[in-house]
Amino acid sequence: LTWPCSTRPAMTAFFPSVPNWIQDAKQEEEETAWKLVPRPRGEETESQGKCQCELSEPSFPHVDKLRTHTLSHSEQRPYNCPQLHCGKAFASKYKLYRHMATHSAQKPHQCMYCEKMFHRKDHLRNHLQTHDPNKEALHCPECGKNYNTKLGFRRHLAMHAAASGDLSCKVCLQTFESTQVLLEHLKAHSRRASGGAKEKKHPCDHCDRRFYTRKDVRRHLVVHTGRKDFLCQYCAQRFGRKDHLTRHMKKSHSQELLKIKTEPVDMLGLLSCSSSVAVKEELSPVLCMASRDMMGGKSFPGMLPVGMYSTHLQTMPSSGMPHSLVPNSLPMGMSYPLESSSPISSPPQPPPKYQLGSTSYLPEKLPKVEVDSFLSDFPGSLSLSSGEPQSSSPQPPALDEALLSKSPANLSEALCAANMDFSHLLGFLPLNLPPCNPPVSSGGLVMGYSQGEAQPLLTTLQHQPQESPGAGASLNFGPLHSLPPVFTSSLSTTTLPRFHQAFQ
DNA sequence: CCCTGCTGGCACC
DNA sequence: GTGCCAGCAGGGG
Repeated sequence: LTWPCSTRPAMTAFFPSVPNWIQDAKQEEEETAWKLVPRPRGEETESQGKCQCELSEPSFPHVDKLRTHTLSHSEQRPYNCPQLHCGKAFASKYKLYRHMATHSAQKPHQCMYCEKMFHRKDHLRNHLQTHDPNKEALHCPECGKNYNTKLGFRRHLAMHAAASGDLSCKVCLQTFESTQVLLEHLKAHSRRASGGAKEKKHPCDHCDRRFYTRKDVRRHLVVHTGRKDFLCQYCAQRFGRKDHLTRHMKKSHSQELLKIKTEPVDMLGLLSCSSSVAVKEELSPVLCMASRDMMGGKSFPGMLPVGMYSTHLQTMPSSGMPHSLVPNSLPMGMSYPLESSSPISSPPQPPPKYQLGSTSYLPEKLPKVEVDSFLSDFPGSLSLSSGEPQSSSPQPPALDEALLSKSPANLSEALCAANMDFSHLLGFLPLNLPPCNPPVSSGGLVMGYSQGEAQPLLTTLQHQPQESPGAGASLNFGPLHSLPPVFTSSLSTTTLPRFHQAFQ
């Protein structure tokens, strides 16, 4: 093996001008024709010879390899990643280069069976196994059971060994005093939890429950935070977890999904992410851009991070002039996968039924709780003040004023200027209104800025003070179950999209 | 190549 | 809501 082809292009893509020290290292690598495998003995030069490590047994055919090996005995990691805020360091140049590829979006190794791409050839090789219909099932000769993973297979064999009286664990080689104890021990191996022991040693900070893994704790956390970041755009149900939304979509909206699936290919492109909404603060537009990849190329139709609002802009019928909210008004450095050059040229789009921001459904005023619940999660806690004083620190008037006078597009720019990701909020704003008719200045939506700590959503949802909307005052829709008369009366439930019925 | 942490999907309660 | 699993991705040797 010579230089891994996966690393170099990725590195140069990421570092257009490679730092000098890296250039030097590269050159050095090239000059020494650095190999990952030992050369045939006859080809060894005097500089390689047999290099013996003073601390351990192995000898090395090449002085470079000895150097790398020696570093493994120390904590020395002289090869630092130059990527800002990365701070990782490695004992070998190869490891550094390999690591640096992870900073690059370029993945040179593409799967021939699907669109997935990988930084590394070995990862592609692993991935290819998932396409193999005759996937080498690890077959237990003793009981005939098949296993997909080596680890699972090894664990299984260990159980057989233990059952047959062997008192040593075939997984970790530990020896036990009895088969009983060994079998108990093997149960611990049957879990891949960190630490390996089958015990719930990860406590929840908010209750007495304990979980096997930290992941389980994190996943459990939504029970306490009440965050339901995954919205179904067909019925506005909210879920705390993506898999619950997926389950819901499959169960309740299979028809809609079918429609999407049977659309022409370009349609699929436009709706590749689909028609429901994940409101996650972690979901920056950048992530959204990469979402297809993140989801393993299996983006579920019906799940759309709100940041993808450009897609909505293309698909929604526009009652006015095309809004000025275009990718160049998006947060710095963000670009969206606009797959159609012109929104107008888009073919008529069927689903999703309830496009966020569509003027055909949106009430003049936004339900406060909805927007507020999103805003409350932002750093800086930008929230709808609705005219009532916030319990937290007063809003900086300047920003408030500025926001009040903004059209939605300008508003988005202002928000972006504040270096915040409001893509999910913007998905709810009537952004396709003509710029000359900014809804936010009508007194309905008042953007306030609170410097206080972000309020947990649970608090926002449960303790939102109920206020009747006074004349000229901003609307406060309160909790989800209440809706001001103007909303319920002007829109009958038959015409009210289910999205908004959810607020009732 | 291997190990391991993480993520997401699914089955089950 | 949780347990379990497959697959992905980063790092070690």
